Amino acid sequence: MDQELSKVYDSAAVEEQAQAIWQAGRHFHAEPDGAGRRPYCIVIPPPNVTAPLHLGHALNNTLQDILIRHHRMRGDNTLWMPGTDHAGIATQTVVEKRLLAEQGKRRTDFEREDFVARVQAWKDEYEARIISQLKAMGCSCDWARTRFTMDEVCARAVRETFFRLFRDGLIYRGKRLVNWDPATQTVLADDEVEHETVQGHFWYLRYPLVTPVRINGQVLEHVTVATTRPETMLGDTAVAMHPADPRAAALVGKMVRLPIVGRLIPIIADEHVVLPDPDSEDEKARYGTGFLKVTPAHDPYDWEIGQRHGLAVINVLAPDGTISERHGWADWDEVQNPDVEALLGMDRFEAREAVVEYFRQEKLLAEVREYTHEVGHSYRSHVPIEPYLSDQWYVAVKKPIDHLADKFGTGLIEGTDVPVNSLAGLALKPLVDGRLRFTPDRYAKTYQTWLENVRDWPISRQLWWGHRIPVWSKAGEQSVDLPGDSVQVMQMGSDEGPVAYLCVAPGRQNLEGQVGSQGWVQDNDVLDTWFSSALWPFSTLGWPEDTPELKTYYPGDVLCTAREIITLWVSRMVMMGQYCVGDIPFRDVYIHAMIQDGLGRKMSKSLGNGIDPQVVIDSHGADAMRFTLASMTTDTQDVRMPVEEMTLPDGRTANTSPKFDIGRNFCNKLWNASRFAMMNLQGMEPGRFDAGRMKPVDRWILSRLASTIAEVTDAIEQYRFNEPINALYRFFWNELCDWYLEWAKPRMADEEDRPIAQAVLAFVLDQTLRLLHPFVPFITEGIFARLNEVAPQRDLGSLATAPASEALIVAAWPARLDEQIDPDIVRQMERVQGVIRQIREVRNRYTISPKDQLRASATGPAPSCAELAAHAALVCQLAGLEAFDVGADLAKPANAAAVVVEDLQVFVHDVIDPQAERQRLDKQRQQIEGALRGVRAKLENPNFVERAKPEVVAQARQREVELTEQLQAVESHLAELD
RNA sequence: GGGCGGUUAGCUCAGUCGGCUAGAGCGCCUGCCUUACAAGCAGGAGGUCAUCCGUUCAAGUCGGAUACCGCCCA
Repeated sequence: MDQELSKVYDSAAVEEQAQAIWQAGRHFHAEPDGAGRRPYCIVIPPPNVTAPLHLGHALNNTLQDILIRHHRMRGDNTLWMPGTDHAGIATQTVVEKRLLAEQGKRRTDFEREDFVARVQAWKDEYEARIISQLKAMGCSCDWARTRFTMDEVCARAVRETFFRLFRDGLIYRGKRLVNWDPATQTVLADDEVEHETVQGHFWYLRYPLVTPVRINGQVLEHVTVATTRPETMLGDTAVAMHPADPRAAALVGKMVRLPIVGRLIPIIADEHVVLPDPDSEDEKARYGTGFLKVTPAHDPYDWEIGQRHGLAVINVLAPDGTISERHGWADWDEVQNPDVEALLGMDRFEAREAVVEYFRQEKLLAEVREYTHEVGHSYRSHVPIEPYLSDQWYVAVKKPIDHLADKFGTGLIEGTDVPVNSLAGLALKPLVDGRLRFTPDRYAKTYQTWLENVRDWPISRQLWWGHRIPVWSKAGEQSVDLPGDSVQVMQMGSDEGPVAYLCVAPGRQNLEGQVGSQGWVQDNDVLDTWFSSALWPFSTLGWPEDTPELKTYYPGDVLCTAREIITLWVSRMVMMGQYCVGDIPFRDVYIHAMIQDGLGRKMSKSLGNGIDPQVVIDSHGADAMRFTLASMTTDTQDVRMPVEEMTLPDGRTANTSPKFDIGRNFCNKLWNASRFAMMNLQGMEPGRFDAGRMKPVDRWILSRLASTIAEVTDAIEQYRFNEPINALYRFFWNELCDWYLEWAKPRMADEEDRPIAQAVLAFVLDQTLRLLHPFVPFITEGIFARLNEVAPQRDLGSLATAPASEALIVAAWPARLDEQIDPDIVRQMERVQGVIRQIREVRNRYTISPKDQLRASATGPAPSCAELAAHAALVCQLAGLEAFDVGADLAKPANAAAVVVEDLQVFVHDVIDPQAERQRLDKQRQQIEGALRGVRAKLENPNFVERAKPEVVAQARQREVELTEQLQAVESHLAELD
C-alpha cells in the first residue's frame, strides 16, 4: 500500500487492493463451526450459463452482498452460496444457433454425447465469465463452495428427489395437450408461455351440410365457423353449437362434410360454445357465428369438448409444426386425397394460407375480419405456441402424500381445494401461517393465487442438455426381482398396450446396465430446469447427506429475486424444501425491481439497450455501480436507467448510464475526505483525548453519527436499501464534509484542541466506513487499511468503542450510540448553520469576493443571543467574517444588510445596496407571509383548535408568534430603506 | 377478462403514523481553480403532487371513480 492515499480516486486500483485483502484473509469462506454464532445464509439465484450477467443481475447480487456483508460484520456465521444454472432449453438453444451459424450443423447432425460436450464447453466458458463478473462486483460468495445445477452433488439430489416422488406415486406419464414450441421442439410449462398481442384474422369458413336443413322456411346448405387458425380444420372431428341456440333443434345430430379432407363429422351441442351477439362486449360473441369447429388434438377447450362427447382425436401436425399424416392422423387411409396430400410438409403458417385459399376458390370463405388477440409465444424461441398432443411426465402437485400426513396434517387448506399434505399445500401453508414472508408483501398474492390454481407440473423436456429422466420402460406387464429401495416399478397403459416404467434409486447406477441388458430402455427426455433449481437451497448444501453444512445453514434466511420468477422458482423451492428436507428453505422472499431503460422498456439484446455491468465497472467503478443501484432500490416494481453510449478509457464505445455518476461522485468525495482526514491524523495520540474538552461541533457530529447508525441498521434489517444510502449520503457529505471538516481545519493547528478533533474525526470516519462497507466495499476496505496504519486506535475513550480489525470486511458493525443523541446541540448547530447560510446569501447577492472579510453582528432575545455568542467563532470561520458581535441590546448599524433567522436579526455591515436589499427582504417577506397565511387560516378555524391534537395546535400558535415577529422585523428593515 | 404497480421540479426519483412554507441527485442560472475533492465549493431559480368526487379540523399521503403508462396471469 502506498504511504499516502493517491491524489485521485482510482477505482481499479482500489478494487485490486481490496480483493487482495479479502483473498488473503479467506474472509468469504464460511464453515459450520458449531461455535454458537447465529448462522446466516443466502443461496444465490443461480445465473443461467446461457449468457453473461446483465444489469439486473448486478442489482440482484449487489443487494444480496449488502445483506451478507452486513451480517458478516455483525458476527454471524455468514454463508453466501454461489453457483450457476444449466438452464436447459435456453442454453441448448444458443449453442444450437451458434453451431448452425458457425458450422452449418444442426443438433441432429451430432451424436447426443458429442452435442452435450459442446454445450458443456459453452457452459465452462460462461460459468467462468459469470463468476468473474460476480467477483468484479465485489460479491463475497464462498467461492470454494461454488455449485452447478448439473454437477455431481446436485445430480445426486435430483436423482434422490425423483426417486422419492416416483415411489410416492407423484410422478406419472400422461397424454395431454401441452404447450409445444415447434422451433425448439419441446414442451413448455404454462408459465414459460408469454402472451403477446397479435394482429390476426377471423376467417369464416363454410362447412357444407350433408343434407340441407330447412329452418324457418330457409334452406341452410352450410354452417359457418369462425377461426383464427384455419389450418387446424384438417383435424376437426365435430362442429359444436350451444344447446340454447334456436337453430340447435334442427341441426344437432346432422352431419357436415369437412372440406379438403372430406371427413364426415357431427354437429353436437355443448355449452362451451358462445352464443352470437353482435352487441356484446365479448369479442367472441360479437365475432362468433354460434358454430364452433372442434379440433380436440389442437386446442385445449376443444380437447375438453372432445372428452365430453367422445370425439376422435386427430393430430395433423408433426413436432416441427408442419402438416403431417404420420403423428396420429387416425383416419388418413380414408380421407387421403390429392387436395389434402398437397398440404403435407407445409409449415403451419403456409398451410394456413393454403387452406384459406382452398376455401376461397371453392366459394366456402364467407368472410375475413381483422382480429386482435393474445397468442401464447415461447419465452425462449418467441414463436407461437402450438397446443400439441403429447406424452409427458408430470408431477402431481395436488395429490395428498400419505406419509407426510403425520408431519403436515391432512385435509384442505381453508378456502382452497389444496390438500395440506400435497406439494402445493406444502408450499402454500407456510405463507398462510405467516412463516414465509414476502417483501414487499403484495407479492404474496402472486404466490398464493398461483398455488391455489396450480395444475400438475409437466417435467419432461425434449432436450439433450439437462438431467436425463431416470426412468426405463419396457412394453408389457413387467416385474423386477429387485428390492424396492433400489428400483420402483409402475405399470401404465398406452396406445400400444401396457408399458412398465422403472425408476432406479440413486447410488444404484450399477443396476442401470443390468436392466438395460434385460431390454429396458431409458427415457430420452431430460427434466425441466426448474426441477433441479427447486432443490438448489439444499442440494448445494449436500442433501440428501446429512452434512454439517445442511444442519447449520438450512433453512436459509432470505431469497432475493425478481418478481417474474415467483411462480416458476420460488414456489417450487418451497415445495421441494418441505418435501425433501421437511422445512421451508428461507423465511423471507425479497422481491426487487426490474431495471428498464430510460423509456420504460425492458433491457434486451434485440433493442440494444442493455448495459453490461463490466462496462459500468470499467467506466465508473464497481462501488459506484453498487452505490447507484442500491440508491435506486425502493419497493417500486420497476426502475428506469437512462442508457447512453459512451467511450471508455480504453477506447471502446459501450452502453452505460449517467446515473452511475451519482455513485462515482460519492466515491470520489469519500476518497478525498478520507485523504484529508488522514493527513490530519498523522501522529495522533489517542491517549490525549478527553471527552470533557469536546467542543459543541464534536458533540453535534457524534449525535448525528448516532442517529445515522440507528437509521442505517434498522433500514437494512427491513430490506430498505435506498434509505441507508440516503442517510449515509446526507451524514457524510452534508454534515461531516460540509461542516465538521471545515470547522476542524483550524483546530488541527491548535496544539490543545487538535487531539480532541483528531480523536473524534478518527472515530467518526471509522464508523462511517463500517456503515458504508456493505454498499461500497472496495473503497471502504482500501481506506480502512490506510486508517489502520495512520490511526490504529480509534476508540473514543470510555464514550464509544471501535474494535480494531485487520480488515473492514470482518470489522464489528457499529454499536448503537443512542446515548450520544443530543437534540439540543443538533438544534443549536442547525441554527448556526442557518445564520452562516444567510450571511453567505448576502455575500452572494452583493457579489462580495470570498476573499473579503466582513463584519457582522446579531441581536434578539437575550437567551438566543447568549447561545449564538457561544458559537460566534464558528460563524466567523465559515461566513468569512473578521468580527461577529452578538448582543440583546445591539442596534442595527447604518449601511448594514439585515437578515432574519428565527428570532435573531443578523446585520452584515457596510454592504448596503438599497435595491438588492429591498429585493432580498421582499422575497423573505413574501415567504413569511405565505407561511403566516397558512398558520392563521388554521388557527381561525374553530374546528382545528377544538379537534386537532393539542400539541399540533400549540405548535401552530408558537409558529404564528415566531412568524409574526419575523415579519415585523423584515418590515421594519424594509421601512428603513425608504 | 382477472390481478398488480406507476403518474410529485426540465430528467431520474424519495416522501414513514394524514400535521411547520413538499425534498434529493442530475440539469439550469450566478459567483468561486478557498493548499481534501472543479467528479469540487458557495448561493439561487424551478412544483395546480395526473383528473374528479369523498372522508377529515387538516390529504402528495386515506377511500371511490376516471384517464394515461407499464407488468403479471388466464
